[in-house]
Amino acid sequence: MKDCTVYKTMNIIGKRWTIHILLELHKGEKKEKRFNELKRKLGNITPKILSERLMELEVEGLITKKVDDSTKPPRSEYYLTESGMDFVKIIQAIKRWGLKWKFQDEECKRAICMYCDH
Amino acid sequence: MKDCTVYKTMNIIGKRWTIHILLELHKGEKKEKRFNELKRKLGNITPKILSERLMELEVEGLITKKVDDSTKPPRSEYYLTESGMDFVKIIQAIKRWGLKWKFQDEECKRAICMYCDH
DNA sequence: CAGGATCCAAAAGGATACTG
DNA sequence: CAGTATCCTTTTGGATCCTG
Repeated sequence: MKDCTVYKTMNIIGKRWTIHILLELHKGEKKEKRFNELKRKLGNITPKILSERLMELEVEGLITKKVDDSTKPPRSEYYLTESGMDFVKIIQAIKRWGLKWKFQDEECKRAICMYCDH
Repeated sequence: MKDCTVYKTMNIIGKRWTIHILLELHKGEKKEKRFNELKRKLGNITPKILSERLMELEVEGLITKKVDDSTKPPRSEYYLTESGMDFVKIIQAIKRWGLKWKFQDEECKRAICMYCDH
């Protein structure tokens, strides 16, 4: 079972906060987001967990971290890679499934959902 | 965040073993599977967890439990509902994503994967 | 600002034994 | 066969404080 692709893939993206981080990176016009910006947007995520998840996602290639050393203190920016953007499509499919079968009349059904951002 | 459709949907299907149970119910010709049959196929899942997951999935409407009282002891059979089968498509999308971006040359890529069953 | 380091509480899941 | 009931270990993640 440990060899199963589905299993291994879930290990990458199945942890708490992970898909919300991806979603947050997908939102809005400006695609690069900074650490504290994500922290703020994600409500009550602790820096420890956010840091852990960002590292995992970077190691797995779904996001990239870019550090701008020209400022002090240096600023980090995170953004989705191609595979990360591709995975967002699956999150959107999950959302569609949820709307279809389970949570029919939610805010989320609106064109621009404040949570998921179509 | 608790109101987010993605969040709520992940609460339904994001727990350990859940998608493997769905996958197992999707495999093979015979679509109805019994408790101990699932237990055996899923390797080392404990009856407690299997029982929990099956109950959750039934409550959420992804599977149906049918009890045949004519035999003794009565036998239970589990099978996917329409929404459950619809969700399997997402699992397959997850698998495709994994194969495309992460785990390129696995057993899983074969036409019939012993784990995921295309 | 962008985290790292500790410490701790809670939850999740595993092992095992038992039962109608 | 189809689970329940206990007990216990391990894993998570949250709270908080600290720093270059």
